[in-house]
Amino acid sequence: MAEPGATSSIEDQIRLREQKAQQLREKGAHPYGNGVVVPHTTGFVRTRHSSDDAAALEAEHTEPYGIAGRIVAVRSMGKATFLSLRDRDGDLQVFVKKDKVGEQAYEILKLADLGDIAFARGRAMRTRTGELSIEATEFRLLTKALRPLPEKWHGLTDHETRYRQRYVDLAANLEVREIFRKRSKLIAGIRRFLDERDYIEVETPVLHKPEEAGGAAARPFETHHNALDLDLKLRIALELHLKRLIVGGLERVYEIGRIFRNEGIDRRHNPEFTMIEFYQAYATYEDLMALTEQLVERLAVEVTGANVAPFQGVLIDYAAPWPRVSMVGEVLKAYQAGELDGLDKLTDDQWLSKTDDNEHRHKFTKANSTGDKIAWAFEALVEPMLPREKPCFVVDFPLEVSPLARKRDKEPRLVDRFEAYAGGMEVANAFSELNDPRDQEARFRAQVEAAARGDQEAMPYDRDYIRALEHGMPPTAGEGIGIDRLAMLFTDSSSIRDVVLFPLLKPEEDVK
RNA sequence: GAGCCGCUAGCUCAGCUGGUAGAGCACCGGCCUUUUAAGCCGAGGGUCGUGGGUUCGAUCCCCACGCGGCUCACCA
Repeated sequence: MAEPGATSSIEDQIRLREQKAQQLREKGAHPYGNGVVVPHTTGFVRTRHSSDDAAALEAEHTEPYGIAGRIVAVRSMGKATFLSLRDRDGDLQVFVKKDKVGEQAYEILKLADLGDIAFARGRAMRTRTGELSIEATEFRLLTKALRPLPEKWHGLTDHETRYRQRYVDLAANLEVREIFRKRSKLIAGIRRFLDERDYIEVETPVLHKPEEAGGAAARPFETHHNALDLDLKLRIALELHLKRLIVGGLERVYEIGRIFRNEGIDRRHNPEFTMIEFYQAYATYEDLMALTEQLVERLAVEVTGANVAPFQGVLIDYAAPWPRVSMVGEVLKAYQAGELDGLDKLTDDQWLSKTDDNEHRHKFTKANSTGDKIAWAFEALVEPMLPREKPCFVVDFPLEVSPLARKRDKEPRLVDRFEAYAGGMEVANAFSELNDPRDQEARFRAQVEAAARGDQEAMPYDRDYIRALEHGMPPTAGEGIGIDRLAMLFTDSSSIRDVVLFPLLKPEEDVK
């Protein structure tokens, strides 16, 4: 191999590694073997011997440990070689001496490259510099990698490559694994929390018939079922099916599920993302505020280790209770109106008088009701002022922007709803559910009218959902929490792409 | 969808007022039995994102396109 004049373009490097794989075969070492038994992890060895010094390990002459992983560093001194093996727990150094592993194994080691998967067995020892290592009596190459690993010092930093080739990102950058381990803990923590409270986890359809694709203000993805010749949409929310289950008497249900919204992509938005929605019969939105505070504070502790965690330069204190901000109240204050009637009387010029921002002023044209205008004013004037160092609840939402929420008895222009904000993002949305079928019909009709006016995010009229409500849904409160957003908060990630393993990107021109 | 920025070796990056490209790591050959960004010696490796234009000459200037990042808009 390696005839003089060999080049090292990527094609040449791959060819060379293929040749090495062939040489391994000739030496009886299958470059893609199978069935190896790996009794230990690097973490196991590290934990067990973290406090043993060189002399202690020498005296103990530990049992032989067998570990496997990717070769992420090689330092060869001729007849002895140090390598670092990386498994799911981290890295551990292996010290391979020719006279300890034997001629044959050492020949195989010489055919190993950075990136290959290898197995080593041997006792634990410490080197002269004190690094815990496996002194190999056995070395096997398990999988030949044909492509080189990124550079060891800087790792892989190019965002595009990191997202497109997440396998390389994960293999090269240890901190990336930590993010996804935290995400996993987060989801497990939510399950545990709700399971403790007698909820059951359910799964509802992802493929929605056109009239079912509601539950949120968003444009859906469209698809088609061939055998039924049926147009379908991917769900934009879990809400309406979960509430059907409340009608059926399950009383406490949740679903952690992927939902799809056919909208723009940016730091906070991926077209597919994960929400948890949960619904609890005989609860109110007040109950859910208390539940949310408890849940999120506990998750912060479980995932980050404390109920105070940094996010983008701000320390966020998740400890309950969280401050509450009244949407209507803040807007009343901003316009010095004493009560809702005062806002009804405002002219468009008066509404617009508080902001010079052209974007916000433009958005105002889409507001068709006082409720829309209140939500608009809140977003324009109050949202930027929400507390940064604590999550908060926004309460007192107008009816018009809440088509599935129950009217407030004392003020039917408002609904019993809250949104939780943290780190400048909306992370939860919850309300006491509308269970009056006739009121829900009227709300759906308003949505259909909005759609007729050109609102592409309006919900369809879901007749079966009305039929379900006609059977009687107990008084219920429900909530949705964006898992990706929580994952961003708890991993201090500025982009949703950093907490989604395979974020959607435009296709590559050529895969090379 | 808009604005700004980026795209040079497998990776991380240099590249001057325009003169056809460099480093470190990786790779290849040689030496090396306690290294750890191992070391020492030597050798290769590039359609400079793509396509046009200007120019005697373009990685560099201009235009278009592609992909990505950031900001904004829509939203969770």
